[in-house]
This record gives sequence, C-alpha cells and structure tokens, in this order.
Amino acid sequence: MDSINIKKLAEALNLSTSTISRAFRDNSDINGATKARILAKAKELNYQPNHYASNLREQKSKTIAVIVPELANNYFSQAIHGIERVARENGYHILIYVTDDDYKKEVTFIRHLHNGRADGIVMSVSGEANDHNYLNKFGSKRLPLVFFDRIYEDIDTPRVITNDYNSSFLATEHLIEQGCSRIAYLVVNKSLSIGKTRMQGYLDALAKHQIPFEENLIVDCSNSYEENSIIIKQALTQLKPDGVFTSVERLAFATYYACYDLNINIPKDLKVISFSSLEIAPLLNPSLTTITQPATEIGEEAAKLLFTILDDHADKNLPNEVVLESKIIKRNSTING
Amino acid sequence: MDSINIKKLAEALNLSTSTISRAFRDNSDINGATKARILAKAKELNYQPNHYASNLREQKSKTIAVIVPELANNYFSQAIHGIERVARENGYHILIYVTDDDYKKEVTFIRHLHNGRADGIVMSVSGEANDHNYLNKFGSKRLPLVFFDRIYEDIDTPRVITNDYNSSFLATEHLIEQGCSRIAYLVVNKSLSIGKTRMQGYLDALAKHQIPFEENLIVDCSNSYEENSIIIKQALTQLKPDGVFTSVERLAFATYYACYDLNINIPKDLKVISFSSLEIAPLLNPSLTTITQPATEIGEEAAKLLFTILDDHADKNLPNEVVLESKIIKRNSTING
DNA sequence: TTGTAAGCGTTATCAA
DNA sequence: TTGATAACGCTTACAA
Repeated sequence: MDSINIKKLAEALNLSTSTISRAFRDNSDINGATKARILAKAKELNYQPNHYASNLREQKSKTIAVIVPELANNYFSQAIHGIERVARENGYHILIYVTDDDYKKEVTFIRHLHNGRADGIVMSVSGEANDHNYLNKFGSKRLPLVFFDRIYEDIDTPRVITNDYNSSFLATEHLIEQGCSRIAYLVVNKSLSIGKTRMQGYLDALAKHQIPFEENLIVDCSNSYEENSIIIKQALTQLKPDGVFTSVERLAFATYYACYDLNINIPKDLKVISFSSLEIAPLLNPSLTTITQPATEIGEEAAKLLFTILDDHADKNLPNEVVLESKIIKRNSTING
Repeated sequence: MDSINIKKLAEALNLSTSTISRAFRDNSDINGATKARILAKAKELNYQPNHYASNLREQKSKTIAVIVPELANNYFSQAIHGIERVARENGYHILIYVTDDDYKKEVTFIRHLHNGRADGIVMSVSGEANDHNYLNKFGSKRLPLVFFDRIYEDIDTPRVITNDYNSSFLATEHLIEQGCSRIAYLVVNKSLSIGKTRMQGYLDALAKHQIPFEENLIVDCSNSYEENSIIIKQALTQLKPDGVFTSVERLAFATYYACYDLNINIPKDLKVISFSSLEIAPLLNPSLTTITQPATEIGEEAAKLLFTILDDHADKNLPNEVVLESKIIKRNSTING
C-alpha cells in the first residue's frame, strides 16, 4: 500500500477526489486556499496524477512520435533536437523510432502508434520505394502526420521541406563554374522524392550549361558502408568524373575515403559538394563545400505545424507545405587552392 | 461512432470482451479457431487494444525514458540508437528528453516521469554540479534508473561506463611519448565525476613520467561555443602547451578552430587527442587521434541492464557496474608527419 | 465551492 | 473454453 493516488490524497485531506482533480487542472472553479492546501499535500506525498488514467479519460496522450530513418546523422539529430524543444514548450513528450531505412519497420511503427499511444506523428520517411498507400488506409482515423525533409509525394499531409531543387541546381552550377564538366551525382534512392527533386536540379543545371547528361554518372548507392565504398571507387576509376555532387552527407564521407585510398586529390582532381548539416565541415581535409539545411529549424517547424493541427482552437488555415532555405557554403573541396 | 474498441469488436463477433482480450494476450486459454477469427476481424476493423487502458490496468507502460545532456553529439546519438534497438526488441518504446546540460530540466524530467509515464529511466547526467540527492528522495518508489557514461557517484544505481581512468592515462602517456611535456587538459565540468576520473588518469600519467603538474594547464571550459573559443585561444597563447587532451569531442573541435585562427600547426606545434565517437575522425585536417568509446554498445548495455531490472522473472544478481573498453586510435593529430 | 457517480477501454477473477 | 463483473486512477456532468 505504498503507492499514492488521488483517492488516498483525498482521504488524507478530507476532500473528494473531484476537488483534488480540480486542483490539478486550471479551468475548474476551486477555492484558492483549498487548492494551495492540496498542492502542498500532493508535494509532500509525492503525488502526481497518473498519466495513463488521465489520458484514458481524456482520450489524448500529450505525446507525439518522431520517426526517422537514422539517428547517427547530424541532420536528424539536430532536427529531433528542434522537435523536442518545441514539444516540451507545448507540454508534449516525444517518442523516438528509428527505421534504419527499413520500410517494414516504418509500417509497423505507424500501425502500432494508432493504439492511442501518440496524438500525432512527425516523420521523415524511409529510403525504400514501396507502396506507401498504407498511410491512406487509415482513412479519417489516421493520426495527424507531418512529414519533414523526406516525404512521400503521393500522401496528402502537411510537410516541411527545403528548397532542394534550387539548392541542387546551384550546387551543380557551382561545380560547373569551378570547371567541372563530368559531374557525378551520388544518390541513395533515386526513386525517393528527395532523390528525384535533388536530381532534377542537377539535370537542369547541366542542361542550362549545355553539358550532355550521361546516365551512368548517376550513381545509385546503398545503405551499406562497405557496398558504397566499392560502388564509389568503381565509379571514380571507371567514369573519371571531375566533380561529385552527393545527395546525403555520408556519401560525401565515403567519397573522401575513396579518394584517400585511390590517391585522388580533392579538389585538384575531383571537386566535391554535398548536402550536409555537419557542423565541423570546415575541419575536414579538405574542408567540405556543403548545402546546409536548417536542420533544427526544420524540426521546429514540423513540430509547430503538428501542434497547430492538434490544437482544437487553432485557425485551421494551415499551409500544407512549409519551405525553408538551405545555404550553399563554399569551402576548399570545390575551390582550387 | 467511428472509433473501434474492444466492446464493438465483441459485438461484431458475438463474443464477450474477455474473449477478445484473451486473443490478444498469449497466456490465457482460448480456442485456436476463435482466436484466429478474432484476430482476422480485428485486422479488418483496424482494432488494436488501447495502450492507455491496458497500461492503466496493468500498471506498466512498456516505455522507458532516455535522458541525455545533448543530442547533436555523435556519442549520444549512437548511444540512443543502441538503446532504441534493444528497447524495440523487448517490446518497449523510448521517450527522449534533452537537458541541454541544465540541471533544473533534469530534475523536472525525472520528477514528471514518476507519474507512470515510463517504467524506467536510462540517463547520462547533466554537466552541472549540484545537489542531486533529489534522486534519493523518491525512496523505494523511485523508478528503476540506469546511468550511462556520465554518472553521479553518490547515487546508488546501476551504471554502464567505460574505463575512463585507464584511457586517460594512456592518452596522456601517448602524448608524452610523442614528446609533449606541457600538456593541457580541457574539461567542461571538473567536478562532474567523468571529468574527475578522466583528469586523474591525466595526473597519474604525468606523475609517472615525472612531469610536474601545473594547475593552470587544467582548462575549465563552458557549454558556450563562443566562450570556449575565447578560453581556448587564451590558453593556447598564454600557456603555450605542446599537447592538448580534451575530455569531450567538441573541445577538440574548438581547439582545431583556435589553431586554424592562431596559425598553430597540429601536430607540429601542438598535439591533440580527444575522447570522441566521431566516425569521420580520419577525415579531419589533420586526422584526429581519439579515445573512441563503444557508444552504441554502451547504450545497448544500459538498456539491457534496465530490462533485467524490469523483468520480474530475471535473476536479480545484477552487476551494479558494467565497464566497457574504449580504444585509443592514433592518427595524425598526435604524430609528427 | 465541493461532492457524487458514471465511464474512459482494458484485464483478471471467478463462475458457468 | 467462454462470459459477467469489478477494478485500474482519473475527469466531468450534475447535484448539493
């Protein structure tokens, strides 16, 4: 009999449970003095309203789920940090799920979340191309969902993205201006919308500068470190590009490692630019030219968007799409020293 | 009337709610055929047992809380990844809380978690030196708690740590062997146990090699990027160390930036070694010699330890302390090229 | 301003 | 093997 609950607290104070309950919520009328007395006693006895009972009653969990493809990635850890901050300010807690780019896990997570555990979901989708129509199957009962960064274009739900097309265009153009004419584009999943958008910018920049597009300069990489190492080395030796544009930061790292091994000098022999939120890009050898996304801000915006949806009182004229700006930061990996 | 629950499912099948319930848990006796029938219908109607109702009933949440000082840090994101993996395998979900090294937040998080929201806590403590006896105040009602990496020594709870003393000793000795005699030790919080243990290894290595200890070579840094930049530059110019040993990776990065600015050559003028789980340490300029902690494994072990405590059937002869080995990986920042 | 009592959706106990 | 029923701890009409 050591656990405290509302009944015992009520007995201890010679009050009813409803009065206790009122002391813990703001709206109801309650005498200031009794409220103070209740809160004091509650503190003394270490009482807190049981979260599960409250939420069963109120039918909401004050919890949102965050689903990301990976965690050991500067972009996602910064984004989660942003989400966590906004969630906390709104009195929400966050559950984290990592898909490891595995579509099946994504489906399982989402399905299980529909048991009341979370009130809404913020997600960056897995890298696999599949039928994600499962998201529509929930019908009107689907949990509020906000995509950030990696999205499924055929799912109609609010999203926070960056100006990927534009950044890719400018990134490619930057390589061209630095004298590159054989520019490889390294991507993890061509069919994922983010891969496609970023690739389109690349293609259009080539076209604008009348550089013929060469199919095999699009290098489709995998999620395995070892496989990528092989793929990239092969691409570098066989295709002999003079520029590389990578769609995710870990492909840039893999390219660096490959160049070290193959004795290819960056930037003299090969220029490298990448999407990356790495804070120490200036410390790399050579310092890495990046398209830097406002990761924390993206997370914050995504969370805010979700909370607007969850807030019953809010004006429901929400934007379906928030676009934030990435910045190209030129460093030594694309500039001949 | 669009939300499904156990009652409606029971009606739809002409069964009682208890039978439905039994179909979803493994132990109770139930006819195989009815079970199949129930599960099929459940799938059709998209029914899942409500998490809050179940947990109110069962008095457990199948959720653990993870509290970390920061998220944008390779060590912690890897550790969380490990925790998440183990948690998922055990059917648990994880809640994430970031203290930003703020002690007050840590206290608030822990206190609020005692409302049933989580069954246990895995925590790496905030960097502030304070009275953390609050953890003992909960008495026998305190949630099961496992520390990892950054711990409070005066709190008696299981912990997963690395052989910090030894690593620090060897790291310092490595610098000495490379010819350093004025070795600065950069720390964020001297009084935090992790700072102390690591410092002791440093001190003892100096002593072993008869290098006199100089108080002001212990440089106490802060959590602010800007402040650290100033502190470190001042230390480098005034103290003129020939070696730097940093207790956390971001101080190593700050040292790199300072050296770039001050035109100090690493490793010729200054050798640098740091605790760091950065996967791209080899790509830095120069590549960084690190004491690499098995971050993912630490997270996994911490989670496993917690689950053993939570498992009623488990043998309760648990170790109070699990020590994992870090590795020193020598790279160019400490080796004259 | 406070108390009474019903019910949120489950699961466990007991009876059939 | 299945069903009826009483909890789990809380919130909220409604009554006092």
